Amino acid sequence: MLSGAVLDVAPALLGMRLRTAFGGDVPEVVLDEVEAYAGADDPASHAYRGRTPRNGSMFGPAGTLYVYRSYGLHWCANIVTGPEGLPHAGLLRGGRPSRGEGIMAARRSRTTELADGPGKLTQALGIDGSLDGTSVVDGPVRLLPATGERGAVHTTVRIGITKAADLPWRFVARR
DNA sequence: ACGAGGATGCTCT
DNA sequence: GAGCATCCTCGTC
Repeated sequence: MLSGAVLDVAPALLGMRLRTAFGGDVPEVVLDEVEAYAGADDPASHAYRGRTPRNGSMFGPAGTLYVYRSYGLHWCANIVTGPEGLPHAGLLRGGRPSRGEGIMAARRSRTTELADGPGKLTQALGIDGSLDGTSVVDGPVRLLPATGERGAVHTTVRIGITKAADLPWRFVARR
């Protein structure tokens, strides 16, 4: 379910839940925006030019979390789609709060727009660089099956990149 | 509603 | 030393 071609797995993440559990708080979002990044085949990927100290976790097995710092301030999280050695991953760009809104609002210092962006999602869930390389199958950040119906999946170009900016590899299920 | 600009730090050339 | 897989605030219309 988690492993497979990144262009299949990335949209399949929509509707699934992402949950963290530290310090008694258990915030959770339903993923509604994901982008695909295809390693050496994708000029926009952090792994386009091979393995570096930063992107090493992308070479792990499917279900590995790749967390990096963005613009010096924010954290962004990806789920690796594998197989091991192939640095393909889905960037988690947004989710709808489904549990633990209180702690998310506290972390975000606001009550709306809690997780509708890649940096907002990690901030709301408390995901930072210390979780890079952990597993979403049995680690502190868990990917759980979808519960309800998922809306139609909309496909667009990816956001905020300059290279390979024409590829329609962004998937949204937001109403 | 929309756009401009600033904050901020790490990675790789 | 340039270039970011971003977010927020404040200005204008």
